[in-house]
Amino acid sequence: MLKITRKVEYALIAIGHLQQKEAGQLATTKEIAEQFGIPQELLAKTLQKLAREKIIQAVKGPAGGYRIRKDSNTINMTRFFEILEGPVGLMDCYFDTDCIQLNTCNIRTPINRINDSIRSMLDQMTLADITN
Amino acid sequence: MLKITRKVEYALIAIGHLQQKEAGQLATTKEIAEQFGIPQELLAKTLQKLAREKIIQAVKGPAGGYRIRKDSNTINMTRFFEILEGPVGLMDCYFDTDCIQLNTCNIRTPINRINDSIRSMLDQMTLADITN
DNA sequence: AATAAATACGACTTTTTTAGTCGTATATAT
DNA sequence: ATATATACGACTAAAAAAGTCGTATTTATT
Repeated sequence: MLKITRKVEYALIAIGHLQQKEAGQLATTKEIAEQFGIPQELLAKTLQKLAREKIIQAVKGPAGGYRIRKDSNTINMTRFFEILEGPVGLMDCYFDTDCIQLNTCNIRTPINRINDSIRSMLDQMTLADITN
Repeated sequence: MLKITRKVEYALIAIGHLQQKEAGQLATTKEIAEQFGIPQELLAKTLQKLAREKIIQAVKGPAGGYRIRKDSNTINMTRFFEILEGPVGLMDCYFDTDCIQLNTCNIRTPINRINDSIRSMLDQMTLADITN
């Protein structure tokens, strides 16, 4: 309950690793996958998604890899999670309003209060905070 | 991501319904299931779990059902969630320490910070807050 | 120009988790 | 007795997550 997925976990590990590097240095998915014992293919797809969203920067070709962007402190965790997993919310009706219940539903309000709390907490954390 | 399960959702709906009742009045699973359009069997099992943990009180036999306990304001949401779904944590290693990584893992600390925040937030909310 | 090493990306399969169902037992008011 | 409720475990179905594979593209190096 309230778990993050492996994709997110792997992404965070990778980010942590990239942050350790000297400024501008690259790391390959192979390197990260081996070092942390995670499936390379899966990690690759995840990093590709992050690159598409400009969270990290990809360099193709041999001697390529990924590097962290300097502005990683401007990326909040809600955004980060949502890139990888879609909407962050305890129930879908926080976003979708096409639930048949809605009227009868007696827990929307309290659930959304919890939601708001979690989201505003994640909003206040940035990727940069992931460095230990 | 960060979703609650149906079981929890149904349980909350049921609790909300029970809270609406006059003090001491019972509601049956049938009544709740029909009113909110949720599968009766599943709801039943969920309520049984809550009854076992003394979150609600069960009355057997015809004219039986469940009623809310008067001390529902002493039950915090972490406890409630954990009764239904087990440990509340973003990753299992918050509880299990038998992860092979652990040493190499570079995200435990930050993840656990988020965890602590979420848990302490849930700790401060009680079941009674679920009434709108 | 050829090669090798890296990212890019979609389709597919497997595994795990969640959701839901069913059968049977037990309690109890009428 | 009977009917109606909870109790509970075993089972099945559906959905989501995790992982794999094939192929394309880019580019440094030789």
